[in-house]
Amino acid sequence: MTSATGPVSSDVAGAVRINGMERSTTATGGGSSRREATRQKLYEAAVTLIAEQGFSATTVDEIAERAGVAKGTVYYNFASKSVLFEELLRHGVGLLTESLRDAAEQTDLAGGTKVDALDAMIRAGLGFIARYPAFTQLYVAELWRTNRAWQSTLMVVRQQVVAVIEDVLRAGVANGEFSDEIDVPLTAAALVGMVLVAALDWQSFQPERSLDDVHAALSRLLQGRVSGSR
Amino acid sequence: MTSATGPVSSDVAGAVRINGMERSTTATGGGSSRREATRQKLYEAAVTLIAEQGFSATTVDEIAERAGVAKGTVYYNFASKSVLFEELLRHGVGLLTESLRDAAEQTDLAGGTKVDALDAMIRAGLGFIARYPAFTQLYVAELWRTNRAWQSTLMVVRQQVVAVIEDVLRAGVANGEFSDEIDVPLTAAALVGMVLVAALDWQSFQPERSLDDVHAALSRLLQGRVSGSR
DNA sequence: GTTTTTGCACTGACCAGTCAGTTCAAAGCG
DNA sequence: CGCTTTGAACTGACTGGTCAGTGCAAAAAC
Repeated sequence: MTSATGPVSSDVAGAVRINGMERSTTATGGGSSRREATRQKLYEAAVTLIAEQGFSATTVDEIAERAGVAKGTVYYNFASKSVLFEELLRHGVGLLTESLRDAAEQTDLAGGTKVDALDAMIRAGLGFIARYPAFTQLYVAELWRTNRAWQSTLMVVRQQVVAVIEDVLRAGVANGEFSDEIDVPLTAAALVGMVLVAALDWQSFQPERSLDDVHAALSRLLQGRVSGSR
Repeated sequence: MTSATGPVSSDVAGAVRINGMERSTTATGGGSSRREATRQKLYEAAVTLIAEQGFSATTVDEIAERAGVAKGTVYYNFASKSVLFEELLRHGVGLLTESLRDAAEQTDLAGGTKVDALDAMIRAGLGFIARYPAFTQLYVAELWRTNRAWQSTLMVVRQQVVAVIEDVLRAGVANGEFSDEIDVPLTAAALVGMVLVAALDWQSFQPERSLDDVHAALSRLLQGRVSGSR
């Protein structure tokens, strides 16, 4: 149905400092210059609009209006509409991979197996998607486009996500936990797809279900506990 | 723009078989075959352009030019750009579900299990994607869009695909082949995602690999033969 | 003689990007 | 202090261009 396009909270985590220029200034050390706040507002406005309508169908005027700034401000802060989009992509994927890597690392520290790590990453992935549904939508929609200006950004951003999973798979093969016959890149892609599509479906069609519930279903599928009745 | 090599020279005049539409023409009945051929050319032109650039970024002039047809002809055959797109979606999804259903049915007739049926559907899905990569790309990109004119078409078209898989899963649960604890809709969505993303990755980044190869990798993943070394 | 296609000019809306001018907040100064 | 200066940040009307969709007479196909 409506799917309510989730809130997309801010949380910049890590100052991006593009076009530096803070001159002498001092202050702001802890984080928020006026400019950074504006950029953040623009990200938030853009992510929901582009997720709903797509990049081309979203106008800069709309983005500016939703962010509560003038159109000129968009161009003061970003070189162009596509640059805004590219930086948005990088920003979001940064958050995602960080979250995935954290999950894997925590599992390691707790002495878990690689299967546990994979499971934790699925959970982290679901958590991310639940928190940033609009970004996820946009990511899926644009990821396989060809012939686009931001082609290279797309590649980087795809590889970043897949690589995190591939690392865990490879480690699992190395320590004998996984069959050495598995196809690491393909399996990683399949896992990403599984989580992505299941989560988008969850958000769109059964948003009342809990993360635990969805996680359990995917876990069961992953571990082959589907066949074999109980 | 149109005056390059002279208008109306259909290079494929004799054999319209590219999107496998000619099978269903007879069944659908009605409509002259000339008109049908024009519509087919427009579908083919539109599907690649939209897959590459997205719906909004693709112009009607481009579609007409690639199809080797005058712009007026587009509007003689379709009420609008969006209608053309919607019918394209329905058309493509029809082919996909038909192929999936066939696969499941064949397995049944051959006395296979539901696991076999699922496996056959994965293979059929991969085959479809290999044959119509552009359509698949477009499908993924538009499927989770909200706030769009063709919202309802999207719903129908999504449900059609998922339903085929859900049917098999439910049958498997009924005959005890699958655990009755599986979450049918979610598992179906996850399977779709797994195949979709793995296949798009295959097409984009390792196109030299064979379908059998990719199929084997997904089969292994599905049947939990990932963990458990050697 | 009917259906379909063509070619092309036209319109009205829409939109990315620009730029001359305005506001803001902090630093300098008496 | 309060006043002035400075430059970054922001504004919004404007421009040059694009594009979906129309209208129609004539040609082509059937």
